[in-house]
Amino acid sequence: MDQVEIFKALSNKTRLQILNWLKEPALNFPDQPNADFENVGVCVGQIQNKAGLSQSTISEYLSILQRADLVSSTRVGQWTYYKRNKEGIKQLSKIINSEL
Amino acid sequence: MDQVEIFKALSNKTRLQILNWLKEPALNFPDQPNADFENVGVCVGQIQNKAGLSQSTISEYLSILQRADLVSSTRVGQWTYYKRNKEGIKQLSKIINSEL
DNA sequence: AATATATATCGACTTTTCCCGATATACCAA
DNA sequence: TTGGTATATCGGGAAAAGTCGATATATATT
Repeated sequence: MDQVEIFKALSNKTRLQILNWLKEPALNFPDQPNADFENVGVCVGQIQNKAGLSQSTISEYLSILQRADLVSSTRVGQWTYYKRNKEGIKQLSKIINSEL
Repeated sequence: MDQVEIFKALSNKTRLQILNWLKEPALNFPDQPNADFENVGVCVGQIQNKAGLSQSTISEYLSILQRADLVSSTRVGQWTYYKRNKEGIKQLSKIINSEL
C-alpha cells in the first residue's frame, strides 16, 4: 500500500472522525439495530447520520479508508458494515516509527 | 496543532522523502559543507538538489512540514537549516495510537 | 413481478493542492 | 554601496480532492 494514499485518507476531518468513532462503536452508534460491532462493524447509514454529510460522500469516504487498509467491510443483506482494520493501523504506526 | 494539517503535510511523496532523509542526514547529505547535522540540520539548497524540484517548491514544502511541527529550522547566515522535530513526530505517534 | 431500502457509482461544480517562474528579502563579501 | 548567493513569497495554470444530487445496483418484502 502506498504510504501517500494512507496519509491522504487521513487528511480529512470527517474521515478522521469516522475512524475515531469506529474505535468505540457501542458508544458512538447506540442506535444500530445489529449491535454485533466486533464482528461486523457499523453500517453506512449509521455513519452517515452521525457525520451529517450526504450518502454518496460517506460511501466514497469509506471506500477511501478501505483502500488505505484502515477499515474493512462486510456485506450482510442490504447493509454494508464497516469496522476498523487493526492490522492496517498497526502498519501505519510502524511506518511512523521507522521512516519518519 | 490541527491533526488534519499534520496528515496533509504527510500526503505528498516528496515531503515524506524529505522527512525520511532528515532521519539520517549524514548519510543522505554527504555534500553539505556544514556537517553539524545534529544541531543545525540540513540547508534548503541541499534538500532541493536531492529532491529535484524547484527552489520555491521545496521552500514551501519545508514550511508546510514546519507548520505541522514535523521539522524545525535555524537560520545561520544566509542559510536556513531544517531538521527533524522529534517531539512533533512523537506527538503524531501518540495520536495514531490513541485516536485511530 | 413490483416496490422499498441500503449502498455504490456517475457527472458536475467548487475548493485545494501541486509545482513552476518571477520577484522580493536577507545576508555576505568586496 | 554594489553585487552575489540563499531563501521566502507571490501569482498562476493544471491536476486532484471535496461534496452534492441523480441514478444504478443489490437485496428484501410482499
